[in-house]
Amino acid sequence: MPLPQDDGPMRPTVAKMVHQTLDEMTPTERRIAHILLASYPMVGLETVAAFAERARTSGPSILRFITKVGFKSYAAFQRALREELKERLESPLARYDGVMASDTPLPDDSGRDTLARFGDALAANIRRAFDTLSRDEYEAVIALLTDSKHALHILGGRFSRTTASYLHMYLRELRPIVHLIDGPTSTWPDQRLDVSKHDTLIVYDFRRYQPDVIRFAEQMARQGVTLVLITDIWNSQITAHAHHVLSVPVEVPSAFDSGVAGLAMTEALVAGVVDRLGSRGKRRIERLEKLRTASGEE
Amino acid sequence: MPLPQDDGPMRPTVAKMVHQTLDEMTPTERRIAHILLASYPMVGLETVAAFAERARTSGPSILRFITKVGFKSYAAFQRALREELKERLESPLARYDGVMASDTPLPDDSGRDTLARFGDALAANIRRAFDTLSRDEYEAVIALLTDSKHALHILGGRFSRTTASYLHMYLRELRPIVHLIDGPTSTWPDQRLDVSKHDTLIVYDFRRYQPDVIRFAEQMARQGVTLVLITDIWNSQITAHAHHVLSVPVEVPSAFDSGVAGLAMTEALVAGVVDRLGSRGKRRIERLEKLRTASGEE
DNA sequence: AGCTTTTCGTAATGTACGATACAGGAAGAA
DNA sequence: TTCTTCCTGTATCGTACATTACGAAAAGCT
Repeated sequence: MPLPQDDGPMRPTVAKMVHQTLDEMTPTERRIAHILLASYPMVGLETVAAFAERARTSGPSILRFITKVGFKSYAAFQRALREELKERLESPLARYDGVMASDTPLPDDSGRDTLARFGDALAANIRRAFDTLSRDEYEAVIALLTDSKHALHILGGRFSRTTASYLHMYLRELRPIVHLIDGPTSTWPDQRLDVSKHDTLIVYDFRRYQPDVIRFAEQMARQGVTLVLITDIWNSQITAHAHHVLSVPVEVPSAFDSGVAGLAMTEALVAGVVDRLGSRGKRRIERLEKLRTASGEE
Repeated sequence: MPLPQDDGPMRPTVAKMVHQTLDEMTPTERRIAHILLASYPMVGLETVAAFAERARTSGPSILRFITKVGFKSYAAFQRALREELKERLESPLARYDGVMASDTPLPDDSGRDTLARFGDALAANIRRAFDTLSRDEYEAVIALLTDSKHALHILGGRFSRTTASYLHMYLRELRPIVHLIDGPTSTWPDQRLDVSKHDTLIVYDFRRYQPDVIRFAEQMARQGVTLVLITDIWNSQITAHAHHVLSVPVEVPSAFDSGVAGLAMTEALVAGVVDRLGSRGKRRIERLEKLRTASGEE
């Protein structure tokens, strides 16, 4: 069981290593370096042959280049590139200092405490959620949410109900006919009466997918309702019936799954709705404000 | 000179292809999918053997997975991933072209779409929340939460109630006597009867600090209750009476404040409680599981 | 020019890797 | 139970790949 290799404290980026070796290189090696840095680091992840072709040179020249830069093998070189890439994908701030040959060190997690790591995991989850989210899918869901002609129903499981409720409260501010399906399961059949076939149902279904939630969603789907599913990457069975799926990571160093990315996605949806509604939504909110202060509530 | 092969107009992302195939997959394949998506797309760039090991499975299973997703070979799969990655890396740098020659000192986000920026803001909020959190304060709150001798009460505002409810549900799994103060404000005085002076009250109070929440918290504090406040950095008036304050950033590029960091902090608390309780908490959860399956519920 | 040194590609080699065939075994049906 | 089907890992194979050896060509030096 190989532990994730620790390449010692703070190795320099490959780009930097290349820069430092640059003046003791032969002409073709210089060309290779240039090709690598220009498409950094993609070409380095391909095979030696492909790399060579792009640099209009031969395999051995690539290998000599690699060893001169300081790697024991081409495999080691690729491993280093992947490591780098991984960090860069996870921390948007350190995005390009590799190529810039800047000396800002990459964040090094090893010294941080569990709390900080927990935070990092959450941040990474959010990042990943938005990275893997298809923009088309997102836009399509926003379109459904802003369509005030048809009713909107929201359903959540035991824990995800809180997130469902969150979405419900915000959407209620922004548009008419938003309905949260809540209360004990036994009352759900009644609530089904209010759902017509042109409506949309947003379902939150996360690990420990609840049979009652699944059943309800499937029945709705059969009834012709448009189904939007927000789930973890394991994906509930509902995926099969859903018209749109937004999946988010839930894993954190903890006994329980995290709902943070799910909430993040939910807020992104709300933000998207606000955006799309424009002044129309704004006016609605203002009207609501007035009503609230008038009634002296809160 | 081989042209860069064009795989037709706008092929879907690998992630999406995986999602679409997900429901016709076997358990092992699902696990593979999960591993891939969780570290997206880094494991996919490694060798089949490395990928297999990370997914605790065998090489052939990886290959079956790859073909089921829709790739002719592992090489084709990797090529697709690289293409994707390339686009993702290039888009924020479009204006950045002559990287080395450019004199712009720092890369910024202006090239990315609003969704990505939104995600960045959320991730940054979480990081800041944990960076500025005092470890002592955190530990002290955990101590209060794990103290099962005294009752615990949880209170939230209009929106933060969902987070309060989230905390409530998890803590209920982990310890006895946890009580969520909910329902309309008018019923709160009644619920106050259940609160004794050695209890702890967790209050969520965010911008648009609600008078009723503030009033309730203050009364409790006068009654001798230990007060824990979770709030945004602007801090509610309750700060004055609180024994412990955990503040989190709420700002995002959107019309509304974000509750994500608040939820993150909440989950960190739950994780801390689990940690502190150790096997004791574990046993309690197992007992609960049994009860639940026994009663046939969900 | 002729000799030496450096540079670089061709060709050969060994191996690590992806691919495949197959069988043990679990899960489900009859 | 027994039979069937579907999973999934082990063992094997063939090949594409990184790597090495070698020699031709270029560059540098006297």
